Amino acid sequence: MIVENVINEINRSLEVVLTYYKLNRSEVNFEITEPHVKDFGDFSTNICFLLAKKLKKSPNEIADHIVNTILPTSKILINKNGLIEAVSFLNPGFINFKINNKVFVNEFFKEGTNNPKFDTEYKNISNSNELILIEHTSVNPNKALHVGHLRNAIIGDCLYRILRTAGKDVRVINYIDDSGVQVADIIVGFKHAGFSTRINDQELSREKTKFDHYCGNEIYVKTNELYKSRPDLEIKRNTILKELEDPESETSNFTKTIVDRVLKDQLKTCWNLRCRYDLLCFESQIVQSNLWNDIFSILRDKGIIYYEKVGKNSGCWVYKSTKEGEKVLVRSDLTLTYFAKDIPFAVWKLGYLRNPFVYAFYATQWDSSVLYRTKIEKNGSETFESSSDLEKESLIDFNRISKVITIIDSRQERLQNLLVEILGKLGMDSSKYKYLGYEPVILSQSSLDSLGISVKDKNSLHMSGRKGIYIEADMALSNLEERSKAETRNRNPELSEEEIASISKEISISAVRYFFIKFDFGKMITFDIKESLSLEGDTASYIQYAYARGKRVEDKIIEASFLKIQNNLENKFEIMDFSSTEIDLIKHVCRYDIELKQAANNIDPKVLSKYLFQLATLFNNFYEKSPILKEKNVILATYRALILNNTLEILKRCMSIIGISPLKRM
RNA sequence: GGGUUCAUAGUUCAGCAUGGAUAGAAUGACUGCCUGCGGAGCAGCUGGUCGAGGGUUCAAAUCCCUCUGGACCCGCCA
Repeated sequence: MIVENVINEINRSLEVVLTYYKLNRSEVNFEITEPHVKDFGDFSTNICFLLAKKLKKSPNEIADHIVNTILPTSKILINKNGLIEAVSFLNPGFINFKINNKVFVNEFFKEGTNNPKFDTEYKNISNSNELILIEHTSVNPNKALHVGHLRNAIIGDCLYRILRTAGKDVRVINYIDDSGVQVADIIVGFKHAGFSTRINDQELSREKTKFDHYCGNEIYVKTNELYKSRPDLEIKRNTILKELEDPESETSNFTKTIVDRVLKDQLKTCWNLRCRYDLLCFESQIVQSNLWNDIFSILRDKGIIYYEKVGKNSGCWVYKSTKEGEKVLVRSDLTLTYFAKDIPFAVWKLGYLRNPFVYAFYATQWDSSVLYRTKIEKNGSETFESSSDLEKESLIDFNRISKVITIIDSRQERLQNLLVEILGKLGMDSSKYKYLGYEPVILSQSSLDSLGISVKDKNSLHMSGRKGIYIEADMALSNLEERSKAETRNRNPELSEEEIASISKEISISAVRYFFIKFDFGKMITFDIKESLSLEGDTASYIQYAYARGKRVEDKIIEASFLKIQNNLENKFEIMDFSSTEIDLIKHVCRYDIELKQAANNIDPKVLSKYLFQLATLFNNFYEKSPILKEKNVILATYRALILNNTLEILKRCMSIIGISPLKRM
């Protein structure tokens, strides 16, 4: 809050300056930024460059005038108790503001990070009249998650945590495509290619694998290979797809049990990484809900789609986009394309038309929240099976939907563009629909080597579930866990194996989460099992280590009754001279709310991960240069202990938003 | 062919939305620092014509155009 106060103060002053020139903010939209050279000051403004044109003077002249004439005479900025200590200007015409560190630090100690004022804005979630829906993960339930899926799930989960912490009401949806070709492929494998379904979970765990891995590695990949030599299987697949349209068919029931087993295993992986969801949406139920029929008639009646009579799309219902060309929605055999099925789901998420679902209990998650699944409403209360089931609008209040965020591989951006176009033409506020596209995760040469795949003329390769080119999420995580176990054991020989295992688990989860959010969405990630999951440098471990060291000091302070913090400190702030290390750390701690807001506004977790890493760096600096237990000056030591407390608090908050475990030992 | 997107230090990346002063990290290499509040750390050193060219501007890594190179999309697949 303090940093924001300073910015507001500068803002006000500059607006007063503008009135001196008989101008206002809308005419001169100046900015207040932080100069990258520390000596210039804490904040600076470009106002003189903007005024130069209007006043026909050089920026330097104007800066001189503002700093030496307007500001001193109007007495608006610099006063003895204010947070701004000095204003100066520098070629080519920046005005720089320097914070009065003593006043600032004084404010910091008074306010602290535990003061509710620190994030008052973020408290009234339940009163919010806005609701944000995030869809993420959405992996086809025919295989285990690979590291590419992790990028999706972790971005989504971090966004959920960021928006929640920033005071937004958020629900998370996981879309389960249980009636598509990919699921049909493994059903073909089970029913017609002789693969066994009888392997039960005990047998699987004896083989150190899970049902989702079994389906992905054995059934999905091998069935796809069989299609080459056995075209009859492809015909069987089409039959299965048809049969899946009838929810009461034997095939549907069989598929349901398979999908459920895979899904439960996929969720184990997601939960293991501390992702959580509110609702599972099954595609089969969107289809059964007949939402498509409602939308189809609107699309047809409004002339948004048309029936093609000639040419390659003859016999199909087609949407024609001016920008993106034509897209078939209904095939000539009357089945829907993948794209068409996406429309009712998007429309449902935006809260238009009716809501055909009630929500049934599915599972209790790692954070003890309940995960629900969609269930078609038939005739009121008869659909309820248990007391845990929820009423229609109690999980998602569609009247409050303000934004729908879909996290999706950027290869699907074109279709998402089309979707947004159609939503607009249907008369919906398509600006509420945001798809967040991220570039895929690809495999490095050494990752490919470890899979025994060799590719000519390339040093990386896209993953493919169908071709068996991927690194499984569970594998990557357990690999990292083994490495951190060795490291933890080495550093803490006195700990029991259980403790080492639990610590290593937290370290590896944190490392994976941090790794997948620190890149820009627009950058491909080349995944390398060794280099990507490092434990040194710009990693979660670095941050955890900083926290653990700090926590250790804090514990020792308490154990030794070393200091009675907060006693006898009133009004002594002025006499202390804090080092630049300490002041830099305090200032950074005070930026927490600004950074959180920015991460929320930009819908970008990377903002927060950068902030957190820098915070840990400044803390490590402080740790080296400002000893507490060894400091002989008791007052100074007490202040440092306060800085420590506050920093640890913000570190912890920030870490929990990204999903990095604050460990006391590691 | 049409479109989207990326290109910044040896390597992996921030910074680009909203132009601003001397372009930042991490890693690698090299040098110091543990009987010290935990060395998964700290300090130092090395490393850049911001892919190329043009334009707009007082000012361009950032905005616009062209080109080069990579990735992706353009299906009655999902």
